[in-house]
Amino acid sequence: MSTIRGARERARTEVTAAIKDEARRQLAADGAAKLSLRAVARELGMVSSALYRYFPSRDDLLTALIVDAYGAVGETAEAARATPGGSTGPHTARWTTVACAVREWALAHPHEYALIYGSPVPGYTAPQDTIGPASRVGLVLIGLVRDAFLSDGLAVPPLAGELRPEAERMAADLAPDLPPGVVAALVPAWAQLFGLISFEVFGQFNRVVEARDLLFRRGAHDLARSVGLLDGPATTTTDRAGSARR
Amino acid sequence: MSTIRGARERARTEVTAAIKDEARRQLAADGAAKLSLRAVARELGMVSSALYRYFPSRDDLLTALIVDAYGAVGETAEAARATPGGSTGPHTARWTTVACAVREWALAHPHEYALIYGSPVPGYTAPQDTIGPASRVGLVLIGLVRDAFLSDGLAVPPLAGELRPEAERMAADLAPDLPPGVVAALVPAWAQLFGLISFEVFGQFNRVVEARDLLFRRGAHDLARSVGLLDGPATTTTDRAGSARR
DNA sequence: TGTACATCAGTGAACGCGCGTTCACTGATGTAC
DNA sequence: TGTACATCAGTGAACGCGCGTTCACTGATGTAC
Repeated sequence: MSTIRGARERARTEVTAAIKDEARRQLAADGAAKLSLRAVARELGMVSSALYRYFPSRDDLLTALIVDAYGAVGETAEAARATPGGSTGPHTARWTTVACAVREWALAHPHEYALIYGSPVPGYTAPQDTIGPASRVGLVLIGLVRDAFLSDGLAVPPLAGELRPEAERMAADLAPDLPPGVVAALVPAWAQLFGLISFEVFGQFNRVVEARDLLFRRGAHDLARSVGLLDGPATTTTDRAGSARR
Repeated sequence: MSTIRGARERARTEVTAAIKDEARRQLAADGAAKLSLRAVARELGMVSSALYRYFPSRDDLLTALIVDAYGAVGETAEAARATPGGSTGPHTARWTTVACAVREWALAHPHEYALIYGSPVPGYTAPQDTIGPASRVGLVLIGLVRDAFLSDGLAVPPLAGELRPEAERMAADLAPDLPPGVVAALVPAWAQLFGLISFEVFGQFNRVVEARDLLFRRGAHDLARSVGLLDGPATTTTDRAGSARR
């Protein structure tokens, strides 16, 4: 019976996927604001009301695309992390590998990127379903830092006194096993990393930056340093520890 | 005759301003995608076709709003720069003063901020008119750094060899009087600064960061350091120069 | 294995909406002599 | 100063469009006995 019911369910899964694929295609072509159920249905050779068997409203389709986009960029980051460049060698280089992968995904999927890291879609409020997938890239960055911390490849950044309570709160939430100073440096670095990507994807670098790869690598590397990751093998930890440890 | 013709022109100026004000109001309420000529006209008690005496199309109205938004944030930055906090004291503190002013403008005008630093509006391509106003905040940052450089308050960041040609090109374009190493550090810092602001304005810090003021100040300060600005009075330049000068 | 019934994907027509833009017009404001 | 004319802001009706969503329906697929 599971195989027979499976037939109907498999069809359902396939059509759902086809709808999302076509929606993603239109998103890539025209942006989220122009995404229309009718156009998607038209392109699939269905009548527009048929889509309501799959998504109760346009907003639910949008939500699915948002979740998928977070999933795609999260998976990209995780895959890069599993690569030799993301899991061996100097910790700053691992960070940069992951950062570059995220950047390349963003450049390859600018509208999906805009959907999740650009201006919120007007009138649309992200439901609970998105908050899990939204954190995957952040978790990868935390993982990188944790690895460095455990293998003595991290110089814990100093933590100003006034920031301590917030740092401890964030650390308790995000990474209880890491020193608060690291978390307080990591969160801004995370935002700044996406600042570099957004400026490039959204065109702010037009007529300003040409060698964007190089400049991004430099920016990403500096961010890695700012969270305390070390360039060399673990044994050279003392190089920077003097000035960076509290 | 200039006073008589002036009457008609003054009326024109006033109505144009009223249209932009109302459009800005609707932008703030619903976002750029929902901005509609008809709604603006309705709210002003005009018929929608009357707006075509003032703006040849909806896109032209949008462009005017974009130019105004760049103008507003640029003016905010320039005003902060002219403040005691922006023009005296340690150079890192001046930078932070300007950065905080920009952030506050963004938080007070999230939709206008999204219009210029968020996802590009679909189907809309920014015309030439926007590129001048778009650079005002950047020019303020360059001015801050130039001041520090001239008063010996700047430790020129090291410049990796592969980045040199691009750094020199950017320096020639943006600030021929500054060392390329500074410009190569300033451009990413500029992007990263807006990364911090965007993550806050666009809601990425929801459920993650609470003490956003503090974290922003810390991030902005670190960025100031990353472009070479010094914390102390000019005489302590040697503190950091050893590790930071090429 | 065969039949009666339930489920559910997809249809087609319709509702009501708001939009950007055009166009011929009216009437007030300004200009030239 | 007065008059004939030009300019131009604003009107009102209309065009054509695409949208999200609802609803009663058909017919194929699956289920229970």
